[in-house]
Amino acid sequence: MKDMNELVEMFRERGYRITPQRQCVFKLLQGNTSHPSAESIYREARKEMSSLSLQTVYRTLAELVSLGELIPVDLGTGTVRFDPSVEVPHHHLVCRSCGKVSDLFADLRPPDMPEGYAQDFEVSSTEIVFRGICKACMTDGEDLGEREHRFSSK
Amino acid sequence: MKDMNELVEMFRERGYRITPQRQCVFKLLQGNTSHPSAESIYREARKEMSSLSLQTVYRTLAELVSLGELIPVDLGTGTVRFDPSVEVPHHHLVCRSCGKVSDLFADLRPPDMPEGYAQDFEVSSTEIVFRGICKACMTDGEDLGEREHRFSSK
DNA sequence: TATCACTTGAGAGTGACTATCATTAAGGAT
DNA sequence: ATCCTTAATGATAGTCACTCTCAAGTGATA
Repeated sequence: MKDMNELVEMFRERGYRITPQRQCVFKLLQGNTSHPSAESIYREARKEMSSLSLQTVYRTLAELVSLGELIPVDLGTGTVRFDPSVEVPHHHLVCRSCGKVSDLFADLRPPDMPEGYAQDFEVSSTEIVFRGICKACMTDGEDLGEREHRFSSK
Repeated sequence: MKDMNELVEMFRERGYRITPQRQCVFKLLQGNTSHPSAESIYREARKEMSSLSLQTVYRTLAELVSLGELIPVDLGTGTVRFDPSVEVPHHHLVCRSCGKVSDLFADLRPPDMPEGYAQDFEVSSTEIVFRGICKACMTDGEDLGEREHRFSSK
């Protein structure tokens, strides 16, 4: 994700207005590696700008996604999370217990699709998802974070 | 997923009762490779048993999941889908346009986690997800099926 | 500093589950 | 075959994560 000034510039170029709400959301995403959900960005943002609406957070995130500055990741944890690391390709670790998503920066070259399938499906991206238990949940038997919901397989 | 008789046997062993509703859901899942959602199982089941409730479908699916006879797959298409192919490990193709999920049966050995990460995360499964456009959506520009929702990355 | 289209926030709406509970019905006992 | 117990079901309401609509507010250009 671009830095603050570049984002502002980018928005201006497209005729989008620079509002305090947008800047507030931009700021919270800069260098954020926690894979926040819209809701968690909202909670943080309200500490500085109590009038901000959740709706505006969703809208701003969607704008950044459509500009390619944010990647939405939906890994079955119940909410879409947002990843500002768009520059470096990477993969994700998902904790089955608390739902936390972590990055795995490594050049795990994903396998190519076998020939037989390639004719019927045009691949645009390949993701490798590691599911398991994170360190925090291994040590505490107790879960603290947001949990994985519904039909989680374990 | 086990066959009809084995499922009935398995349920009886655990003291679960064999109801027409459960049998109806079992039958619709046998050999089903369409990765149905609870809703689509419900729609099919109602054709034979119009009194069946959606609630019972969800319950029966959850039972099968907890017995390991069904794998819930949540690939960000807006609904959890269910995969009765629990015996053969495989991966999934997800169409960004219509949301359809297809199986890819191939021994794509997923890469191991790099050493550095392995201490902080205990991996229980690794999935490879190929996202792109399915044949049907390539030919018709028009989409017919259920679409991918919300913050789909494209 | 006036204008106006873009933004915002409030409130209602939607879809996919999930909880609660009175009624119904498996299936072993009689 | 009928009774009885208790699990299972269906109806209804509730929750959560978004999504829509629209009147009111406000950047940015003139």
